[in-house]
Amino acid sequence: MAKSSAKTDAETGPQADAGTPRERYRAQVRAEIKQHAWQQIATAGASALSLNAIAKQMGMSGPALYRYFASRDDLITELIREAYRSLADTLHATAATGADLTVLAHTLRDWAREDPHRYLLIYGTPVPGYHAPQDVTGISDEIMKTLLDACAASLAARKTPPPAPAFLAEHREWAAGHPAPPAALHLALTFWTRMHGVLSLELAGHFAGMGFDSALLFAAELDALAPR
Amino acid sequence: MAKSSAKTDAETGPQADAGTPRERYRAQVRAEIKQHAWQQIATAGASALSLNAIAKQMGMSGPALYRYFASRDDLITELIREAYRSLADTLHATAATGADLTVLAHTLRDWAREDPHRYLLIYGTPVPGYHAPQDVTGISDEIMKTLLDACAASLAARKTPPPAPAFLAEHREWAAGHPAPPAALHLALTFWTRMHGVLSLELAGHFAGMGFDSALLFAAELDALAPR
DNA sequence: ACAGTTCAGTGATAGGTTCTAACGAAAATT
DNA sequence: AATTTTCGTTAGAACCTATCACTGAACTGT
Repeated sequence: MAKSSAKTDAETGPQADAGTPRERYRAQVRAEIKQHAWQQIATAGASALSLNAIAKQMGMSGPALYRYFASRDDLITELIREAYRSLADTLHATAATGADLTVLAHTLRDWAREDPHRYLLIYGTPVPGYHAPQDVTGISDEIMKTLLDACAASLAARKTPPPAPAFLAEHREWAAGHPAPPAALHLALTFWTRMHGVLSLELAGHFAGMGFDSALLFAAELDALAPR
Repeated sequence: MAKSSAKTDAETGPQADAGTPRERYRAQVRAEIKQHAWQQIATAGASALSLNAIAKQMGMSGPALYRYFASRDDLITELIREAYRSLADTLHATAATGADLTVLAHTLRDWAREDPHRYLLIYGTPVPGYHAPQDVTGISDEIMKTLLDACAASLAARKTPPPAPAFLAEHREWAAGHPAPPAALHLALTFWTRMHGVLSLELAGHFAGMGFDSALLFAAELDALAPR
């Protein structure tokens, strides 16, 4: 697939396309670092991610990693980008099969439960001083777009569509170029917030000890949102 | 040697105010530490809380704080306890005036927006290895109880109560001693998850740049939940 | 083929964090 | 007044991120 960003800027040469051995090695080490980072995040959370520990696991000394990532924040940004990319691709692949909102929701839930820290990395408590770069918000827009498509399709298939919301007729800088009616915007927003509401509390462990099946609550919320 | 400590431990009752001068001094320093901690959390988030920085702000050196809090986690636990306590009291005070679910929801939203990091501290991404002590989960149960009361009252006042959910009839270890019908349990859960869904995404800044008023989305969700 | 350049990885170092340990001084108790 | 308790200090261990100067290997141009 997208082999690399070799052709992007600096390297002006035909051999940059094929990838020099150096570039391939570099990409491999970067991937290995990210792999260890994910493993560390999955066990101890994003806040406990340590460049030093990763370097030690890989058998090299700490400062070596700075050849591959400018800073710890830079690595985390890359992981966030990967997480967004994975979610966008997963949802897009599911939506491409003509799936309705229900299976899209379960795809989201499965993706989140597959690696809770990955979900919380992008939708959980943000790092205070952190600002996502442009391309990351671009992927986020991608996700909203596939969600909007699914919502528009879901509304079109209903005999009794819900009443149009009042507050979304104006002001819709998001989805600016999207031909979705206000009702679809509202459905997408409520879908997002309600699914996230259940998911985030579930993944954060706030349902622990309450003795009910969060999958059933998720399903109930979904049913209220997209009745069949 | 244990004579005075026995009194200190046991006497956390009504006259905790009037202790020995030592105890009052100790309590005051503890409060001052927590105050600085809150200020620091409000500006930089909980993950950036630094005992050293607090000590420097108070004009004393780092290790001195360990006379008042056993560890950084211990301080954070105390802040979590305070946050839960504040939310429980705020909600309880509002509920005591006979307020309905709508104003209770706005009380919650106002409390959260008053100090976003405080809300995210208790409902945001949890620290991986952290386990809340017993009394903290007790306060959390208090919150659920007032919410349940309000939900039961809201249901009783409706002409057409929503259908009872299927999955909450059994399994309800939470609210074990609470005389609420399954419909109230379901309403409380959906209230919680939906309000948290909107609030957490809003506080985390995920609505930034979307150009709609999150207050209206909150109100719309609330209206769908507790129609008038 | 040799010289020059680029680059991965190293150790040393600076400054930050939490937290422990030992010590001096002040305050409360006996 | 003497003793004990407690507070705050400095010193230091074990981490962390991040920069710097340097070695040694690999690639590049002539």
